[in-house]
Amino acid sequence: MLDERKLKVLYAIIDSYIDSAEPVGSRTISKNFNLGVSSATIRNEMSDLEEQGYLNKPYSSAGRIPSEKAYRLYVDELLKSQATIEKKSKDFDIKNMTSKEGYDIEDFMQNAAKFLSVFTNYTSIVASPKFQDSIIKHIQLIPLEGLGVLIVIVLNNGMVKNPIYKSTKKISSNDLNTISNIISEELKGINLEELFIKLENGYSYKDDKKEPHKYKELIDSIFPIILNSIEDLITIELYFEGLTNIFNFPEYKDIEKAKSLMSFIENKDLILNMLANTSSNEDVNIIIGNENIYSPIKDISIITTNYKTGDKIFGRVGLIGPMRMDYENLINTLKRFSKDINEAMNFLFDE
Amino acid sequence: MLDERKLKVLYAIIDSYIDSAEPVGSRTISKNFNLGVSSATIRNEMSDLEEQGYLNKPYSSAGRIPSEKAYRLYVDELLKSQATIEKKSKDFDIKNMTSKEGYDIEDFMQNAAKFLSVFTNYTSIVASPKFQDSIIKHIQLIPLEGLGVLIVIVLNNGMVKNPIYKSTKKISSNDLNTISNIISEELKGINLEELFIKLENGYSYKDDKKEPHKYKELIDSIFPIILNSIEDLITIELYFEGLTNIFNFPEYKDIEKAKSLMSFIENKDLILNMLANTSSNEDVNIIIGNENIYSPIKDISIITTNYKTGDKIFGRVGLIGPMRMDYENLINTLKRFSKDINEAMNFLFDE
DNA sequence: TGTTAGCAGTCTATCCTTTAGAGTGCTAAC
DNA sequence: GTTAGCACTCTAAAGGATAGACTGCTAACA
Repeated sequence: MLDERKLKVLYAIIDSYIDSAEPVGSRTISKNFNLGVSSATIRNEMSDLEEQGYLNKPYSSAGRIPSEKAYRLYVDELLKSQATIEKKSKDFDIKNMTSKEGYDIEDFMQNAAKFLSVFTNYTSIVASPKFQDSIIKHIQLIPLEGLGVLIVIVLNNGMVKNPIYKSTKKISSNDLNTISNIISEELKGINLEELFIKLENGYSYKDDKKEPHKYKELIDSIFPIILNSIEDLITIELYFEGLTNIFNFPEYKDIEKAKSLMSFIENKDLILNMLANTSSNEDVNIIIGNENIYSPIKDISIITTNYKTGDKIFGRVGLIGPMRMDYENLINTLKRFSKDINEAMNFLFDE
Repeated sequence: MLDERKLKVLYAIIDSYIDSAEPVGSRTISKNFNLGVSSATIRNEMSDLEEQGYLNKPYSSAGRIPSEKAYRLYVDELLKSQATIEKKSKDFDIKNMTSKEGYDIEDFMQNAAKFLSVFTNYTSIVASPKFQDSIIKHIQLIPLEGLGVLIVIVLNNGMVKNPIYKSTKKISSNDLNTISNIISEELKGINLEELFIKLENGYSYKDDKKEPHKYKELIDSIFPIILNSIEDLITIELYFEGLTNIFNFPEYKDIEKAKSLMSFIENKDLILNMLANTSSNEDVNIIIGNENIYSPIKDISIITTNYKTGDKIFGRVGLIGPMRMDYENLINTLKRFSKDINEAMNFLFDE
């Protein structure tokens, strides 16, 4: 589709633009890249590339800016070339940076995101793991000092929730144990998504015996609390680190642009939507500009990778920035990061 | 110190400036506030006020801007007048907005902060509760599917931590129960701060019997994990909500100023320091500008209130913004908020 | 036919100048 | 003690001129 020279010109423009954030002129290319042709020739090529939708001009006598289409071509090329992975990535050690025994997955990932943002100077995002396929392994009620009862909900992957139930009268330790066992038996083994639907539909406890069960009322009033916790667990949360890095990009030196990007980032639903609408099978996934997706903000890209424990529960972690991202570096960094993070998670959280 | 008319002029200027963010001139005051004197008289008063350090001029022919000293006077006056509390505060219902049964304190406070930031259009900050006075009520080891062991650490106030211990060989449920009891007994009743010191100094388990205890090694390897969790619990964390609200203030329309404020806010240690260096006994506490405190940023104020469960564990929640804060409104809002939040917390978390 | 030098034309960003307006401080009168 | 009025100060905004970074085109060249 594009002959080799056109590709070289295009990539040169993209590299320049990623570096400088300024529209790139034909002379810049002929001086800085050794293409063996004059600026006039490059001008002609650029004109063709513009016609084919790979380049844009902010105004008639300005240099060219790569289009979404150009970045897509460029990025796909980068993703294809396996060689990149070893090429540029500096060394880092996720395990040392982030893992202190005793963290839960979310703490761990938040630290990893912090690390990623400091390391790359971009803003990092983490979508919390989705636990909808997990199952409850154990439920334990523990008496607090007053009327409170601590409900410990343990998932098969070690994730835990600890809601508190406020009882109306003191319940004995023994009773709580019995109830723990009953509830555990009732809810064990069902995956959270199904369990959520079940409880949401007002599921209530029915004992075998055809007479009123002495704990039934209590158990039924604990179910909604467990429902809340499950809702938490199957709801994806989004965290950010390094928001101020946004200000490092010249495209956001205009306060209005910075503001709208920040608002966009704070609007977690939109970003979750963008992430959800993208195939997540790849090693590293890149959303460029408004590709396929409605977003109130143009000109941003998101590059993500998956993290998982075992191979079921996973979330996503990545970086957000202007469309003019340093894709080459970030792809390498994220590939490396992805490998390290999954090793660390398997070590820390999987069984 | 200041006669009544001077005070009136000063407050008029402060009110104007809080409202407009523009230097205030004598004519503005004489037109908008019914002081019964001409602008020339006000000019004279303003000149005096400047001499006494209550007002500043950005340049010779501009209007006046209130100084730190002026805000302090104004704010102290507001804090003294009890009447303010009922005057302006709109209605809100923290309990409905934030409490879903099953939240833990930190989730709850994060929601409360979100609410506060949306309600006021300022950026809210929450310092997590300090648990150094809490004691461990119960420790329970729960087996996971593989070699993992979930450690449930329950504090007397219902706060829970759930670190995971990766064991080298499978431990039976019964053994875990025995160990749970031993560890519980060992650590129960000591407040976290002391416990932290104890464990940090390499405390290890010594059984009464003068022979090697069969669980000693295991227990000693679990202590450091508990230590990590305790460290988490006595470390104060800081959260923010509504960062983009910063952009609503005209003083931060300059990108450099916005950037430096954001960096400052992201630098949690500095803010924690500011909060720590302030007496926190008052209902509502206000730090104006650089009062008493080193900070790389001038011209910001922080207004906070305490939250607590029972009367021991507490953290702080508040709002951060330009020195030109809407103190009157915010004081009212925070007083009200403080009342509501503590009621809600007592209901949800205290026993 | 593809490449190149060179030049006219385009558009912006920047710098300088001018101007309007907001505000002070002083003076003289009440 | 208060006030009107005026000269003076300073900024922020608007307008105008200029430099410079490009492109696109044409004509010459290999």
